[in-house]
Amino acid sequence: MSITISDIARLSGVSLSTVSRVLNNSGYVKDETRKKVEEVIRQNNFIPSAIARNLSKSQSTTIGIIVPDITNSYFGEVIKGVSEIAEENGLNIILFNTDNILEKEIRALNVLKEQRIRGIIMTPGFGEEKDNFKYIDTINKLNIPIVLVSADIKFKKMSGIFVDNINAGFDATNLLLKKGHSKIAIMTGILSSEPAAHRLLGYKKALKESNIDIEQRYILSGDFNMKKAYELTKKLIEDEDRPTALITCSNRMTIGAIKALKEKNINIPEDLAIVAFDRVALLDYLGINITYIDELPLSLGKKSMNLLLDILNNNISEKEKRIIVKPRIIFKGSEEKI
Amino acid sequence: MSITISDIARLSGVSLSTVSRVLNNSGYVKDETRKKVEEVIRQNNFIPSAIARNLSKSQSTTIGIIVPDITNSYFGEVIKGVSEIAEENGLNIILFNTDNILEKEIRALNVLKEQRIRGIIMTPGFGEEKDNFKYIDTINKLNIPIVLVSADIKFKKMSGIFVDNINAGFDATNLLLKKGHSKIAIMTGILSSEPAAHRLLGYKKALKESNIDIEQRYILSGDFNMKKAYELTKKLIEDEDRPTALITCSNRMTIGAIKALKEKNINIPEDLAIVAFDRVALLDYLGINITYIDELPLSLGKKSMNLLLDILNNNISEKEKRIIVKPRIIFKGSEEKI
DNA sequence: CTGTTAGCGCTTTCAC
DNA sequence: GTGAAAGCGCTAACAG
Repeated sequence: MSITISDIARLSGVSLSTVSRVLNNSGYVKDETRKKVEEVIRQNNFIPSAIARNLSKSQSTTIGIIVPDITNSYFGEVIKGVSEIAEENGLNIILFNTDNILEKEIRALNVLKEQRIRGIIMTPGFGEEKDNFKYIDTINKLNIPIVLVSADIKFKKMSGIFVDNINAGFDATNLLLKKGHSKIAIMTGILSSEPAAHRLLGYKKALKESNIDIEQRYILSGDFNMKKAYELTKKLIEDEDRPTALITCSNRMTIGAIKALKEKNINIPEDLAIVAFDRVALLDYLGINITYIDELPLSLGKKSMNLLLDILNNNISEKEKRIIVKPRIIFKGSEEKI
Repeated sequence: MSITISDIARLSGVSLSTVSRVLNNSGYVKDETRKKVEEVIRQNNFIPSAIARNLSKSQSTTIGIIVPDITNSYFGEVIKGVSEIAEENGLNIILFNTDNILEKEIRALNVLKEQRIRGIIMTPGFGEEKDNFKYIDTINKLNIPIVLVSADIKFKKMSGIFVDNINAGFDATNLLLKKGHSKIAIMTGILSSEPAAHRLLGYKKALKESNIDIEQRYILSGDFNMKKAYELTKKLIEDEDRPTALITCSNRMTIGAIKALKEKNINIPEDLAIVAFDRVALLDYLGINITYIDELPLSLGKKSMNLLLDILNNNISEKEKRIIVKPRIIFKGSEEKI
């Protein structure tokens, strides 16, 4: 169907290997021969098959990337970062979007194995589920280098770029405590994901250190999305004894919370202080100033791809290389107690 | 290195072809034999190589997708739509992000050719550049089914899911005219992209039909992004004889414009009416009501993947199947003249 | 410098 | 039902 290397060989009057040499700039080829072959390649608009090359070399030029929600700009940034570094290194990206569904994540891993990709970069959605045998099993059997980004897996030590979410949760809470808040609520993401669980841990730790009782009704379990956050916030502020501060654990949850507050005419920070996780570009632009923990997802993406490259090139001495990034707090004033 | 089909054959005491039959559920295999082989496969955690299968069948199970900016949720939605349908049909996705850079787009096309993918779904960024020989040439020589999404290419009739941007631009402008506006500005995206060019055409058409002169200073050429939009808007509203209405041609540009307006205390729609393109989920949530043209990118993604499937399965009689989607206007009141 | 040859791991006739 | 063998398009010794 498609034109092949042997067609080119025939048309140029040379052998397969010579064409291969020209294609790969490897070994010696007489200048004249090279010119001739190149001309035939050009004329026939020949592009060699990566599939055949991969099979022959038992090595592909593709990596896999698995994210929970590609419509979330956070992961868009991560992917962009990965993609930039991958491209510089001649690697392609096979993308999987899991919608936070365990089965999709497992299937994605297996498909990537089938594709014999070089390595995988993923944000696991279920790293806290210690007893999920199928998940663990899939990862254990994969035998492909995996780099985790921004979320860890509890039951297995793996390489990755992580965010110090315990400390981030701790710092966020402490910031509010220092400002004089004591009734602080937190709205977490799905607790089967590591970031959500860790932020909550940090929150609890901070309260404990300040000898403040942890109130269950101040701990709201969201799902990282707007709608749930909106509903939870609405309920929260209808509470008689409502908190004076709220920590939201993802960009989308922040939006949902703000919607609820707007509707009820609750002012930030006068009526309710807020510290958020993740940047919401639009908020800055709209002059809604929310103090937030910035994880710099673009940079996380780049770092994870670089780490994967290091692993593939055997530049890593340890078995698992774990880089923990400390997110920074961007102060906008919404944490004040007024 | 990795375990292969012949290892499985040897371990099960059968031939390669029998293992292959088991793997593909093709041909007759005695139940007992099948069980035996399946057991060996399971025990060895064998996953066949898609690379080898692709080579052997001269057919891959991958498609390519090329977008200008993956961090924009518009394209996130498109990709999500594509991905859902692709997955249902056992197809994987190789992703390319071009940052609106021509060379990257061309390279992406060639890499996808090299990968012998089944088809390509892309949003071209340079469909208006009639004289760009290299671009045209690449596409012409590709010889892979391409489905365009949401942006067309002027110099070549291609299959795709398009948005009727001329009419959308026309309608947006007319809406404002009907409300009594006559000084209407438009902020377009990069004019080398078809949607930007077409929306501008629609705008001009509407003004002409209403016998209103087209003022060059009311036509602002942006780049689809916030920063430029912010600057352009700032300049626009400093104008002595400033317009009473503005059309913004992308979600990000809308944000940029709103930032500028906020800063200058210009109210919407009292001081400046706005009609935008694309939904900005956050605006709705924040109670900032902007009338917008909704293209439903998730649906565009699904439709484009379905179209590609139809093409691949020869369900299409025409050489080029072009589906034109009429976007809907979501009225929020920001178009009023008060 | 160039050609021959043996794979890479799988599918697919064609025999038996 | 099952196996042998050719082939998918390329790479990489090896020989010359």
